[in-house]
Amino acid sequence: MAERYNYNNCKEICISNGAKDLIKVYKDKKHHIKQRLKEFENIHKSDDENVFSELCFCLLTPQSKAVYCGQAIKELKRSRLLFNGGKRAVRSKLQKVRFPNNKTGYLIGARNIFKHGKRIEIKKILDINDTFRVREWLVKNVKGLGYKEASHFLRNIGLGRNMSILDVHILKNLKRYKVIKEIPRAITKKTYLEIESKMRKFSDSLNIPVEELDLLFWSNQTGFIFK
DNA sequence: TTCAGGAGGCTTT
DNA sequence: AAAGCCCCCTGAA
Repeated sequence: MAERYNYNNCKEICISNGAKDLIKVYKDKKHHIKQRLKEFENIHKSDDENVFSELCFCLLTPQSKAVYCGQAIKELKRSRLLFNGGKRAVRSKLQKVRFPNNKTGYLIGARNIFKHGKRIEIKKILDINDTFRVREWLVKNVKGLGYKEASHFLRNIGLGRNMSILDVHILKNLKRYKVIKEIPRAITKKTYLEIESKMRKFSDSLNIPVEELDLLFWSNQTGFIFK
């Protein structure tokens, strides 16, 4: 009860009154949330370089400020270093991103997978009819991409239906609403899929799509919706 | 000036 | 499974 107010006063309301008011807050933000998701919806239909850039964004975000990651990707695209820059040049644009050395390696590793000749080709691996299998493929083949970030990527290009992006904010909310008892210290594949399944059931019971519940939790914690 | 915190994941033990 | 490592910038105290 002694929780601080955030930008929207949502935290307080949600804690004191449980899931009922989560639905109320949802109604307030529903339009905004749907609008935001709509912006992601068709990204997977844009060109390969754009889709690849989204993947790279998600390789940068762990433990970092998403805004700075966005700036870094924007600059790497503009300069085209993202598509053909060397290690040192790429690294020079990650000044504000956490763990820049590791992440430079992830970016170049991902590029090596998807660059054929002079072209980036990533869209052909996106099986729209089985996005969960695509996620498995990404986790297995793209170094630096775990379940959380693979889900984040698919959501950001409009293929994240029914997927959870289990970051600390979401996990805190899931605990708050007693969907999970505790926040696990390390999330294995097994626990990730279990928690994802529980979140799906919870969202079903509220009649709120998982992707929308994700953004709702996210905005409750941070006060805004980025990506 | 210190110090927590930011949409984790990989490697080693 | 658990601990160790990556390693940057910002804003509050």
